[in-house]
Amino acid sequence: MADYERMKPTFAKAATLKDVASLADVSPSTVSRALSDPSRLAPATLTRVRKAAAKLNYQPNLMARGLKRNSSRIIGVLVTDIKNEFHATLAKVVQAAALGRGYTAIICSTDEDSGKEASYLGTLQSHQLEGLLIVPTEHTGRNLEKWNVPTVEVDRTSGLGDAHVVLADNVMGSRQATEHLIHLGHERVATVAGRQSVTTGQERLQGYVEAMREHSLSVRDEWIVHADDHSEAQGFAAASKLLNLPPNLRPTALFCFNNETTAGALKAVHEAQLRVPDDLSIIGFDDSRWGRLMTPALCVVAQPAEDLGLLAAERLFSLIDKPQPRGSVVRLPTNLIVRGTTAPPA
Amino acid sequence: MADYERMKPTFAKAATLKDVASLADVSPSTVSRALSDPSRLAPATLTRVRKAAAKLNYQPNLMARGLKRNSSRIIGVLVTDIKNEFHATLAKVVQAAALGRGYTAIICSTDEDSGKEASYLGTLQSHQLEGLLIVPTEHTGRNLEKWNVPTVEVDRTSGLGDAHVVLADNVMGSRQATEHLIHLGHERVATVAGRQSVTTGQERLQGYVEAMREHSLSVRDEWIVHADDHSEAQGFAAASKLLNLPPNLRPTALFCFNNETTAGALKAVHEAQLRVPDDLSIIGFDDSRWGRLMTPALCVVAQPAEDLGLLAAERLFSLIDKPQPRGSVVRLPTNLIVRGTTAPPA
DNA sequence: TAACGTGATGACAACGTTTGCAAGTAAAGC
DNA sequence: GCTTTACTTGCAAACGTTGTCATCACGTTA
Repeated sequence: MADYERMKPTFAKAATLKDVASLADVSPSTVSRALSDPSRLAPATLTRVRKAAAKLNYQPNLMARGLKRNSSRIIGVLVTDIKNEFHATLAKVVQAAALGRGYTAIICSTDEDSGKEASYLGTLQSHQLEGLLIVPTEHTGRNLEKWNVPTVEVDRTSGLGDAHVVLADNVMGSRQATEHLIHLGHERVATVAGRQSVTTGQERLQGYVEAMREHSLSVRDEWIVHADDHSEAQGFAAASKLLNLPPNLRPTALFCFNNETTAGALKAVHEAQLRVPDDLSIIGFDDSRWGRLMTPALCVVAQPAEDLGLLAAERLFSLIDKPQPRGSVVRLPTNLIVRGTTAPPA
Repeated sequence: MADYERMKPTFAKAATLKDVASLADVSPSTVSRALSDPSRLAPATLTRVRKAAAKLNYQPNLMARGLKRNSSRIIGVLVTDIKNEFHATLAKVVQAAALGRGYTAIICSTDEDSGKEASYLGTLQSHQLEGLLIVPTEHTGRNLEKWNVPTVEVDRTSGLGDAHVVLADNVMGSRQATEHLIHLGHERVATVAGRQSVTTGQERLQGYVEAMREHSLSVRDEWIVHADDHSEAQGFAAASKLLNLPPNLRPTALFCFNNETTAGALKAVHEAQLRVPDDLSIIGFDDSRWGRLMTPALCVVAQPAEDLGLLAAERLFSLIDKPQPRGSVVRLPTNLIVRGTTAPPA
């Protein structure tokens, strides 16, 4: 039994290559090779090294390796709000994909705040990130100018010409939603729209307007209420405003452009003691657990969140392997899920 | 105008200390000092260095710095599922707290899988993490044995003797819930309990039992149904079992020990065509959006998720600054939120 | 004027890896 | 038996920082 087999490891400090080397009685280079290219070692040496490494619970120091190899194996994931189920799903599948490829994702929530975004980008840059997956905010274009790192935009576009983006077909989605309401017989359909400086905001409003026009329904300004920070609070405010319109203008159906504002709108409806869908039909954007479980279950336009994340991650890693000067756009179809919150007007 | 002021930066490769140094015509050491201890520089030199750094958009290389200083400024955050609102909240407040202190959090979802947990711990160790914030799984104790890094456990305990833990007062929470039902007049109160190998499971069952005993109500085995994977599906199964008891044994009230099982139980009640709360009163654990939005709104025991995260982060950073050999326990009170799903028995 | 701080800066050696290069050994070919 | 070849290993120089130490040019004081 070799000496080291009796030593009790303390792990007070992480073991280094050198420790493993002296334990296995080889040079550090050999240990390094044992990890990166085992075939180059004599079998006997290899097992000796492996044993020593296991004994010491050796884990390579990624900072040292990264420094030498000039590659951090870190990607950044900037979503707007990890508490939003859609973004949590994105983050989760991306983290899983990253870890599967030997990368680690650093996940941050920008809260739609370009200043925070800029500061997080700085931090990520300091970590020498190799790739960035981002749900852009209003000024992402400006924020990204300073750095050049393979980037994939998800859910929205920053507007940068040569960007790689993975999106849902927002126009189609909101058309589906609006048309579903129209087919049910609604004529006074309102929408809670998002920030128009952000592509999801624009496109989802566009789909609504197109559908209304196509069915020769008037699109009244009163029926388009903006929730500029995309929050539940503003969804609440927007819906309250709509419910306070004079009876002849009051909408019988409402399309909310994201899940936060939908939640806010529902709250407003409850507080006004109105029933869904009897007094007001509601469709949201983005499927969610709470939407599925509430009563009646929420009718939504679902985005394929997992697929969006997966595709974006794939694209990002292929970009890291082989940078592409020209941008690309992938659009995934949305899916209207009819549940209990829509019905013909009273 | 100095030469470098005309140079167009390409950012093809991130600027290093050396680049800044040669641009500012000083030594790398001086640039380093400009960043870490500006007071030691002659004012003129300082501005020159700062200008050069800004020009090159210099960001310190954290891998190199970490290697030298032997501190990564990285903490690990292991939650069981980032898609769960409670865990997303934890992750978000912790990431914010970390970034505020110059640390970066790496967030992973273990999905209650001790194997995944072990593998993520290995990755984090490779990143030389300085602290770990974890929602333990069944075998976390075993997984943590191998490494020694300042650790704070949140929401549950691994059972490790000298652990630092930040918890909600689960016993109190389930007592509150059970007593609320008892005070309404219920005598046949059942519970959907969790995995008994996990502290939340144990404690929430304990509170129920204590409350029942204290009010001299019999605790029947039939009324304690376990949902070992804490899932919606098992909540459904558990509740179905309860509803199929003979009429004289059938509970008039139900306390579910978490989010997911509550959702499952509600589904079972709906399918059995029973009305809540008329035929069955229901209380859940953990507040959630869907609970707030469903009709009638769900009565719950709420945990202070943000405070738990904040406190845990604070404790972790103080542990990093000054390791404490002895463990500690912080328990935050829970909050019973009475809404529409409870009423006196029929 | 000599001795002595003091303040500003540079040289240099690390931190834990990786990797080209050289060197050593053993097996194969002549 | 001597050269060639293949295989295995070690040496040493980086990667971008930081911090210790030394150096140098000043004033200041005796």
